[in-house]
Amino acid sequence: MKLSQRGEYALRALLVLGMNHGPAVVRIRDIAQQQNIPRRFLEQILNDLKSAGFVVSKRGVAGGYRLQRGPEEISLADIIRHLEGPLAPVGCVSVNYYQRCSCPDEGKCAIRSVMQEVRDAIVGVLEGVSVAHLCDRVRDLQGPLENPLDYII
Amino acid sequence: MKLSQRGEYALRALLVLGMNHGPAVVRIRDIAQQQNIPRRFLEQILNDLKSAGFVVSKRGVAGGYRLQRGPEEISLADIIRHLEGPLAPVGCVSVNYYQRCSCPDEGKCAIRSVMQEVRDAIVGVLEGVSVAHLCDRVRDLQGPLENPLDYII
DNA sequence: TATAATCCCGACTAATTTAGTCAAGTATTG
DNA sequence: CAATACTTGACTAAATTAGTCGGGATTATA
Repeated sequence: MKLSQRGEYALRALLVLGMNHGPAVVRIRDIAQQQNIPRRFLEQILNDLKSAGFVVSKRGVAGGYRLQRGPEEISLADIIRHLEGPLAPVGCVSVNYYQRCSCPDEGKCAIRSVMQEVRDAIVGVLEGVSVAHLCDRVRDLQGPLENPLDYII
Repeated sequence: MKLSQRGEYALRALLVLGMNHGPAVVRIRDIAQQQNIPRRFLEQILNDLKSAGFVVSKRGVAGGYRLQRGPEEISLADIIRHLEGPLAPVGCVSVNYYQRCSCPDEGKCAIRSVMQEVRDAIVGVLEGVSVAHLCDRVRDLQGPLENPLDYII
């Protein structure tokens, strides 16, 4: 699993939406400015996150985005799978995007058995962290002294 | 960490060399046939593994390749790092290929802290497995009944 | 109802990476 | 010397990545 720039931007954007979760929406422009993401690129990314059902949008003057589900219901594994495809390092150990490889017998492939372990290790971490957890970490890392309004991601 | 075709071929080739470790060399052609790897491509890959010091070659009629060090001294982490670059999903948590990312404060970046855990999980597996371990797995997976000469990878 | 703000959509591009191929050369053994 | 193998470097086609861009659709509000 390698996170592309696009993927990193998406996570950062979802984290902003998580931190501002509520009935109100957040503008693309604000997310882009705060996170230093190219605005046009972010539009594209949020559009994708929208059609995947992670966020909903509101158009027009007071428009913007918010999370569709609660932040505790969205795992990083889900997000990254949608953005980058398989979490597994090789297709033949991917559960969600399985693809046969060229070795003669998968059941007896030693490399595969190692990659299986790598996959499980990755998924173990990523399934266990939701956007809400991320938000908790932001608060923890910042410490209790700072102004919660200008949090840093 | 995503394993490219090239990377997978390299692992398979090294595993063959591990299984045949000894003073004798193995021909590219034999590795390519046994593992179903395009011969010309494998030439390129082995050349790379040679300049990286994983294997040594012998030219001429009875030429071929063998491992430079013992199979127990070569970890999958080393191999993959050389072939694919960082094991970490993002540059800012890579120990060997660190690269600063665009977030304002790495020390307080929640996403980074998760990716750190992912990296540690990946490295934990891959540092712990050597080519010799891979060979053991091949033998284990095959069971004791089969002919050790036509092992499958 | 006009208008400005905002999201929406699809096409486009440039740079990089990936997966190979190929030709001609060099060393070694029999 | 001839056949066999590795060596080197250039080349290519396709896919991916990281954006950019123009213009259209929607909506709050004055």
